[in-house]
Amino acid sequence: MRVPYIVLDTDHLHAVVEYVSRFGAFAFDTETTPPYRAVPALNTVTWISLATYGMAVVIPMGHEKGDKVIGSRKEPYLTPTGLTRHRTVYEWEPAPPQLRPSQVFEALEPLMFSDRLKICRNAPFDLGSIAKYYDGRPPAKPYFDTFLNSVLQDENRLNGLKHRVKSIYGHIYDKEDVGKKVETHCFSTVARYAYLDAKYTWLLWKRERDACAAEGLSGVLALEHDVIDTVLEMILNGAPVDGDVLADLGVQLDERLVHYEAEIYRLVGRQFNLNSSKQKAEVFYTPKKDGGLGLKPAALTKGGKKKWAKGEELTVHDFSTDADALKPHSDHPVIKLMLDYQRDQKLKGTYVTGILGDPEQDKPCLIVNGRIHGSFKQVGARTGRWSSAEPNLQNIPSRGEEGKKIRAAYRAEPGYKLVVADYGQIELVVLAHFIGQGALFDGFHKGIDPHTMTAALVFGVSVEDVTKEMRSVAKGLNFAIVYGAGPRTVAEMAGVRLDEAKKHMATHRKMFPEVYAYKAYVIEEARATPDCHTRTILGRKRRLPDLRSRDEEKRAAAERQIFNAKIQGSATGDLIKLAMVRLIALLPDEAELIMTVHDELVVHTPEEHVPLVEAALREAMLGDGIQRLVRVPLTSDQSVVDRWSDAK
DNA sequence: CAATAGAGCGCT
DNA sequence: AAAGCGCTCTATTG
Repeated sequence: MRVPYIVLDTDHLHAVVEYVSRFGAFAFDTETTPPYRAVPALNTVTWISLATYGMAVVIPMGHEKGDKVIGSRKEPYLTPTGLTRHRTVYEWEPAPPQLRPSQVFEALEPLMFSDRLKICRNAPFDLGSIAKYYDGRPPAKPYFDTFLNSVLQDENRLNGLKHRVKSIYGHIYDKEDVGKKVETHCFSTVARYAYLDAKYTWLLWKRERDACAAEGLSGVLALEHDVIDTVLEMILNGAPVDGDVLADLGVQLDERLVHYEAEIYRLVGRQFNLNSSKQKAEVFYTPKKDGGLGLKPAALTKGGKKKWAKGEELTVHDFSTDADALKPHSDHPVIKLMLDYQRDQKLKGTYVTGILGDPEQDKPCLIVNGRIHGSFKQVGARTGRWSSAEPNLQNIPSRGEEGKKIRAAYRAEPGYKLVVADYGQIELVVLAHFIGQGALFDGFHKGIDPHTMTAALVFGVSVEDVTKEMRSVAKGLNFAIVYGAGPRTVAEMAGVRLDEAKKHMATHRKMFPEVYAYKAYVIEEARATPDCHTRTILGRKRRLPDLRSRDEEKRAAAERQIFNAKIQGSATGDLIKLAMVRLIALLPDEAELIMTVHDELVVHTPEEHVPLVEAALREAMLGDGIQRLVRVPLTSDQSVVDRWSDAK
């Protein structure tokens, strides 16, 4: 039977293209298969669906599984425990003959490279995935991303297509998560699913395209749409990594881990799982007379705190074994070894095995052709910050001897350099900008480091007489402002006693009254709006209904969050994104933007273009078009390095 | 057996 | 009473 919405031949395909080309906008969606299904640079597109006024179709291009089972057999397999079991394997009829990707993408080229509006949900994924069929060129602008549009309207809800469709139309159309593994589902199921994805993307565009404008969010939406180009740059380029460096480090870490493990077992007198916080707590906190080390617990776990608040009985398992809790006992030989073990285990598991993969654990290697194609999510954080995953390139170690060795594996290819640029104190700059006066503001205008400035006022000395210790306290105090930290955190950070921290915080409040007044103002202003929101420098909204919670703890948390969101969202949400959009326009073709780490940008470039790239970064990050938004001078640090670890 | 929660930890 | 993330490992739950 011919299903009119499934395109299986060239006549139908050309009729579809002809129809779509009558209009100025269309939606499309892709379904992809392994290897690297979730990586646009590497995956294979096996379905593309299109929707426009009065029409939606789906085009399969190599889906194998048909609709009917035509046989079955029993197949033996080994369980992880080494037992042989049998499972039933079904044989499916083949799917109907389909068009080849080359035919489909050739026919779609006039649409994809026209000035028609391309509407997607998660545009970077779809645009990036089909770029490989056009010599690496993503479809041409303009784009509209209904996911960005949804998130900007409400960052607190679930914004996946399924969730929005269910909430708006009451239609639940994907109970099985078909898109997660299309090749395992039968032909008709995927056809229907892919068709509905495009159709609903189209309908949501029609329904909600103007919703952002109604909330004063057009500017941010336009910025986020421009940012799509920068996402495509990063995810398609990938970050160059030397897998051999990681492999060597892995061997070294393994040797040490084996040593720590043996020593700990010997000293404790028995074996236990060193990765289990439950077992560690038993060993460390059980009294000596009962066979434990009898250490005095320093802190509770999150769950332990809850139990304590409810007045429930605590067990050893409610006491934390994290590094902070163990530190006071670091003179104990077992704890000393344990801290080393925990550190190296983290590095090995997350940053060596996690990247190189492990066939035994069925983990893939993330380095392909010398590059890691992570996924960057432009609205990954509710503040508007970027997030990064698979792998997370924003938490590659930077401190410590071993950590630096890991970061050293991220390096320029031969004949190339990394140009690394980061904003100086961007969050405090933004804070001073918003306040528009006071010591911090004046200090920035005089080119004085904000922590030094704070120290001078809090300790009553001149800027020249600020010591390292004073600056460290001041750093903690500034940290406390932006994050809403309390005296305990400040004391911990600055390495001073609790009463001293309290005293310094009181002095800070006296010397920087405008900071506290501003903070209170932001919170009250937000609380007075119907949806309890504040706005960032470019107008992005952060809504925190808990500002009106009767629960004091929740309310206080919301107050910290909303103030932090205004600062964090402006600095590492809005400004870095604007700088990235500006940068893309200025970079020479041969240079590649490969990463952003909140206030830092990393560009990979042929050596001969280094001066050009440095100038482009300066102009993008500090030039008039961005500086005029901020009443405080912006600054940046730039390094030209071979290895990422060498950037200052 | 797979999915989820909790602890813990890497980064800005 | 420390903001925002994502990943790994264990232990528990369905």
